[in-house]
Amino acid sequence: MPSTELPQQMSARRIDRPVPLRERVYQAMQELIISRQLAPGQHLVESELAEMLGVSRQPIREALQLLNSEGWVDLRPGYGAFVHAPTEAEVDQLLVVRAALEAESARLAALNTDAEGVARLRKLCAQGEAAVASDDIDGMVAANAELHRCVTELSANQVLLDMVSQVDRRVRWYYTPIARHRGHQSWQEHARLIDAIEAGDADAAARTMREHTERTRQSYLEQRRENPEPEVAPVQVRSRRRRTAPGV
Amino acid sequence: MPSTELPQQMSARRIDRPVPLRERVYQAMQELIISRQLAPGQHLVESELAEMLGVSRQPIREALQLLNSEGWVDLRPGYGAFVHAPTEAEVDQLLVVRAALEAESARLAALNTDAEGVARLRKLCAQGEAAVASDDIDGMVAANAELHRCVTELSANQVLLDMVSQVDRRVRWYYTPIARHRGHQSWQEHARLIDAIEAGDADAAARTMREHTERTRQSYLEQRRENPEPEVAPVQVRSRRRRTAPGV
DNA sequence: ACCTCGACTTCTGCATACAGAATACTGTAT
DNA sequence: ATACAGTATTCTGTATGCAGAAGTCGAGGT
Repeated sequence: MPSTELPQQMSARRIDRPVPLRERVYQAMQELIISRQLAPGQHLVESELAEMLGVSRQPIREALQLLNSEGWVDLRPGYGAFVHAPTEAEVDQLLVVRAALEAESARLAALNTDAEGVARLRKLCAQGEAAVASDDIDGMVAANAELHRCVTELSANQVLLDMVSQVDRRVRWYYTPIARHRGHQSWQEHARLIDAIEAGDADAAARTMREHTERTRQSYLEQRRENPEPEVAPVQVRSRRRRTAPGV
Repeated sequence: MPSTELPQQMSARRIDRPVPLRERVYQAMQELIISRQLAPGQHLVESELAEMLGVSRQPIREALQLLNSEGWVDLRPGYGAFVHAPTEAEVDQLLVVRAALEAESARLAALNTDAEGVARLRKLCAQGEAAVASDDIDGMVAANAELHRCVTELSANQVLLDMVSQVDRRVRWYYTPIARHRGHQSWQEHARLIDAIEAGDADAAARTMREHTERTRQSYLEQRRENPEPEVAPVQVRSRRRRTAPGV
């Protein structure tokens, strides 16, 4: 019996990975922020969060460090953590950055084009069209996110993928509340993008993606003008709010 | 006497800002990593670092969180922190991302062109040329970094600036040990870039910057082929190394 | 009524403590 | 000698403790 041989089903990947509390806290808090249950600007008191999530302050603090470095919360030394409140200018800047990164993704995807990937893209595109046809907003948003992610995956650039994922999550945080989609037109653009990727035409792919994200940005700006501040009732973490944010 | 009026010299900015230990630890460790005193792959033992820097494990852990999220160290749950060891592929991917971000910076800078900024660029360009003429490597590197930073500042996009700064620091970490510069040619490209920005020609600026960073990338790849692994003697943090990195 | 001052409370930042996992060490059998 | 097993040690993850800063509240003076 070959004892040092790796067992047959090595493919079963690390199932017993100990998921640290800080990670779960991080996830939980990010969701609370994205869903607006923790409102922008709100002061996050460590002990309250700890009590709420049933852990000590230590994992809370570590999660806050992460959330801070990714732009979800602001850490003001001596004053604590506050849910980041993006300014209009910042949102716009982020959308510009996203446009650039997504355009690069498209460019690389076109250079790395492969049949299997294109097939996945087409399938997602069809799903999106179907969602539009049946007026399924959630389906549209999901298909859109997946399609964009798929393009970035096809770029075969892990660094880019990580960065785009992060940026996209933030964009969706800003953008979601008014995310009634542009519908059919958007998916036509996607189709053209996929054509360019399939043809291996890097410049066309990059240009198409840039125009696409640029239109999304314009659509955001318009909707923002009509519907300035969506606002959702935040959860009161424990009691009344104390401690005001210090002058910035 | 107008008591509630802000005092005359309000411009004296927050001098008493309490710089948290974690920030200083973060800085210190980043420098140790960049200077290769902490070698890629090395296991970072919290208690050793704590002793070395004269603080408790808490600020160390918080700094490690930050360093992890920015790609300087890898945190393996249950195994601790290890200095990130970039693969060749990853370096290349990062250079690609940098090229895209810098090109976008140039594009925006051209759109926002202003005389004062262009003057600053020209001055830095002259400094770079002077450094080349006098064979001053450090001067060249410094002028180069400052010029690129200045371009990104001119883009008037804070989000982009933050992201590029981070990426650039990492690129420099990977790149520095073999950073004999391309000399005169590089600064000619800079000059053409500035011309494009001054003229407000966004496409030309983006294209020039992309070609420039692309050449830098090629130069990196070449040098890497000649001089595969530079290696610097790492500091032993306390005693002999223990704990091997777990299988990835 | 409003402002000011001072005691009290809350919160952050840092240090320390403790349990369990992971690693290294040591002795024994083959 | 090598392989193995069991023990000792180290290290991480989490919780708790503590000092000082920041914020709150109320009494007294104007």
